[in-house]
Amino acid sequence: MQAACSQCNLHELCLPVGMSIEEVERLDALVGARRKIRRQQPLYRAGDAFDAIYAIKVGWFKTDVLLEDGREQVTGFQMTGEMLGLDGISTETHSCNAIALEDSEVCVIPYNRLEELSREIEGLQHQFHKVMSREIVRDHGVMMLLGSMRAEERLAAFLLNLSQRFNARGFSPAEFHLRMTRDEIGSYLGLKLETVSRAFSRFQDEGLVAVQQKHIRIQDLAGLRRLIQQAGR
Amino acid sequence: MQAACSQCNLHELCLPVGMSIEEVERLDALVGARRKIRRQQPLYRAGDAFDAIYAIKVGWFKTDVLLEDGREQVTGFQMTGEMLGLDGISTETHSCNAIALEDSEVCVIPYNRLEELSREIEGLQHQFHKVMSREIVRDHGVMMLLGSMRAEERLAAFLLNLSQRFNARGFSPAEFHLRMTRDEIGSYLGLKLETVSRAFSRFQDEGLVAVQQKHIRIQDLAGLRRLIQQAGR
DNA sequence: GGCATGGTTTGACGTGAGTCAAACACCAGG
DNA sequence: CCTGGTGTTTGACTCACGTCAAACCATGCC
Repeated sequence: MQAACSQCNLHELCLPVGMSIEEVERLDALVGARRKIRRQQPLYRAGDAFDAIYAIKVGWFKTDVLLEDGREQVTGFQMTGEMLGLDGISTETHSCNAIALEDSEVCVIPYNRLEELSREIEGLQHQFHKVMSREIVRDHGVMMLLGSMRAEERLAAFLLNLSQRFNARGFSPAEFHLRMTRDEIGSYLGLKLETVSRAFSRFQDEGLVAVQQKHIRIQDLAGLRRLIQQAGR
Repeated sequence: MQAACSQCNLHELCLPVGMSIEEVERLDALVGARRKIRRQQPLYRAGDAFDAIYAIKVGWFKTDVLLEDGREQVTGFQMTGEMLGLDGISTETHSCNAIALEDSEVCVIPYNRLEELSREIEGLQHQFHKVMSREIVRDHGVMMLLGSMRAEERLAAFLLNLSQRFNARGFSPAEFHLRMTRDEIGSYLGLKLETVSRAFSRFQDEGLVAVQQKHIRIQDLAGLRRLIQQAGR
């Protein structure tokens, strides 16, 4: 199963942003194969040797870090068009686990060949740097969440973030399915699953969001936004 | 005041890692000038146009993100040999503030020229990618801190991290001066300054650390490490 | 169709960290 | 040497979120 960026409808989000047609065709040659990952299976694990980064073609992943005593911290949820594996560049070993939240498919981008090609194609180099920088900025946002916001603010920010990402992919920004459990959301937001559940119930009561298990319908986007602006602890 | 990587004793930490002497000399030409920043002054602010990244030659910085309502989240403390400004690449606008914690000096690395040169020098490209990736991995560690650890564990991890970074620069890993206030530490760790202060006092009582204002002497490194391994909330 | 199973919701209660407030320590400047 | 300002410590009290436990609800398998 051969990947082909030039045929892929994720142009606008993925690595080929800003590249010419000819350049994207050179990228095709580089992006070796696609790989299918079944739900709950790892794409890579902390400690694995690093040799490629991955672009999500279909599906959802979570990345997490485990402490020796078993505590898990989910560091991100990744969807179509987003990149995985950047953590491995620094030490040539992956530092987190990437687990599929549903049956998924990724494009495998051998890292040394990516470096090679991005020395030749300015647009590729630039876009790759942007992707890494975007990840850093995203992480700072999560720190803000974890360090300075209260439980309901965190959940509101989380929902707004998902909404915006669905929207960018042409899906409804107001209605979507969560692929992760309350526990995983809690881990990401630094909360217990019960607190996440209670916050959902509260949003429901206040008419901000209609929640039915994993199905979410945002009813008052502005209300959610307002929730975040207010002073916290 | 001209920078010169080839004369600089930060070889081992900074961008020139892994480059040949000739290559480092080419880097000299690129790294324009040094810039002095006085204590409490910004190197850049959120919203500033991005056109360069910075390597810290001497001094200390903090980076922070501000919410509209005035809440501050410190996203990092940077010391000699570390890089600032990577957040700006993604949108060509800085997304956080970088403030000097003491009178400091940075090397200014014009970004477009860095991209240019790193297309020519493989070692520079690779090292630059590593620096960005390392930042991502660091951020994941902070998320772990903020999301899954208790107050004392956070402070212990913070001290151990400083210790290790001082050590890497040839300073004592056991005795050092903090450049930041309790409030700034608290913001970074997602705690209030009072909580930070109490945790310091507790460490002192338990003989883990001798604290005298900003002067820190770590007396029981293993004890601090042990503190982190234990199950949290 | 019934019955595990894994995930979710809700309630009652406990606690770690936040809040508020006062006292204290360390400079820097006059 | 005193004085004002900024940062730190400590105590008493509060509260948001965690913990524990029970009930509930979808889903898939026998």
